[in-house]
Amino acid sequence: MRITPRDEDYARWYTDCIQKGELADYSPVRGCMVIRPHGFAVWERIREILDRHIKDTGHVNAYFPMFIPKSFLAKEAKHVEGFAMECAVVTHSGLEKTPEGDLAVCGKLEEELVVRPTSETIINHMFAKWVESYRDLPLLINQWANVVRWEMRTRLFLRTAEFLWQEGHTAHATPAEADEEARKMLEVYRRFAHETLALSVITGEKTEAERFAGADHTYTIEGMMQDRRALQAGTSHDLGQNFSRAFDIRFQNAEGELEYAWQTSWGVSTRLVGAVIMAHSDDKGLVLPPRIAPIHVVLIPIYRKDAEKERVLEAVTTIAQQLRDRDLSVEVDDRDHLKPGAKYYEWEKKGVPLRLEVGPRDLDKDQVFSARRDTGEKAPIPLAGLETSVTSLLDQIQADLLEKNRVFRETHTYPAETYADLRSVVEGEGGFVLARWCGNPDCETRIKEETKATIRCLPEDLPDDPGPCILCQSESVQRVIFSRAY
RNA sequence: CGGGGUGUGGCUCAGCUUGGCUAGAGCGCUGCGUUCGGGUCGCAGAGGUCGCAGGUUCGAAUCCUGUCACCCCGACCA
Repeated sequence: MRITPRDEDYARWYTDCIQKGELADYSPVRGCMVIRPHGFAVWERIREILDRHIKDTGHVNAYFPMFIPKSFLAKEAKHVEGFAMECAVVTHSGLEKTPEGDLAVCGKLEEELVVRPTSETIINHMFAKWVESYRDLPLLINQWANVVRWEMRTRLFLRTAEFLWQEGHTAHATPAEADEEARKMLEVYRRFAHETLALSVITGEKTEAERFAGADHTYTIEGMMQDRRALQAGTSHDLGQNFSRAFDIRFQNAEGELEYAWQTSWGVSTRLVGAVIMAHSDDKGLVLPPRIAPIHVVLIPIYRKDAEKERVLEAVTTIAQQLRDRDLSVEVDDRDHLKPGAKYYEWEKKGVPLRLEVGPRDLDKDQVFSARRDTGEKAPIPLAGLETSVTSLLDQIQADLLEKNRVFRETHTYPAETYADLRSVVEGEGGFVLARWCGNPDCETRIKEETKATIRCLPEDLPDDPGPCILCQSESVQRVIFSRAY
């Protein structure tokens, strides 16, 4: 029943929100979760909206197999190094009954198959067949799929052994075009995070140590959660020619010469659902931004006598229809065995942005009574023009959530001039630390080992600010963001 | 893999030290009634081979041995 408050145990609060909000449940398989209908509806809204943005930028969807020949993984050295240890591998094709009545594997495969941890290898194998001429480029493909990474330690939505995502894979004729593509998709992610998820993420480039296995450059969007830790919410990679060389993706250019293609890949996953929960929800449960809420408005009829019931239910039905005509998702909670208060608690746990109470007293005054999920603010709304009022109220909630998240991130972002300053933030209440870094991976590693803070990114749009490295004091050009992260 | 812990109705747990009535509680669930502007109340009811296997005993949730699973901390990690 009770949701553990955030200041008591943040990790418990997070899983309580998910389970009591009926987004997901643990499965019989370690590290894998069941996404329940309410949680899947959130993912579906994310998918619908982002899919539109991906298509609007010229990409098309396709589907590739989830099984990858083991030999493919070995073709790109850094890539295999990055993923080898967390691959699930299919070695057999069948089961047979043993004399003891158990089941034993049989039908050993000639070449073992890896369950995709990401699809660069198999997609680029196909790209090699499809790309012959510069006229075949750019090749702009996206797929919505599941992937498997056998993580040691998992958390609902944030890190699960199997997760759902979208992965874009592109091939281009020039390095400039590929880098432009990688940055363009990062911008698509940034806008999506801001406008749809109400997450005020920052953008920037990853350091070499934090880069995708096999990329030349990795760009990221990073959000700040309510415990002031960072969450990587999406990445976009400039792969250079690393995969095209490994998979022999060559094209003939206008001058008739053979060239390796320049590539990108980019993805966001069901982790976004976790980001939304961690960023917006409160001690009463989920708070979902209206744009991804499966239910925008819940209507609670209130009545005492049968005569009132008839009148109220009739009004509620009319109101629901008016709102649905404006493309709003409306739930009418006319369950008879629950008191209104019990219903309030339930829909608050599920994160419905707006609750409308409709009782005889309201109808006498030609109004309904509204309650915002995010602020708890309650106010009457006149029945006349209700659809417009509700729509703008939902827009207001969406905007307020983004603003709240932005202010929270900015108030917990601190410049640091000394290593002691950095440590006191990171090891204290947490947050983003803007500090100079010389570019030496040794400094980065030592800070990580000593403070558990990593460089989240080299932020974009930050003016050069020369000075001494926070650790080794040698000359550095700009500041980077340090933080503990999920 | 190292350290710690837990397995008992759907959920959270008590009972185990010191073996002994028909294995309990709260929540949830079902039915009837009552109630309905922030978690109503009453009555009746369903639901458990006490993780699994073996042993000790007249008798095991309880003691012993083995085994399996899960959780937490650490190592690991886009």
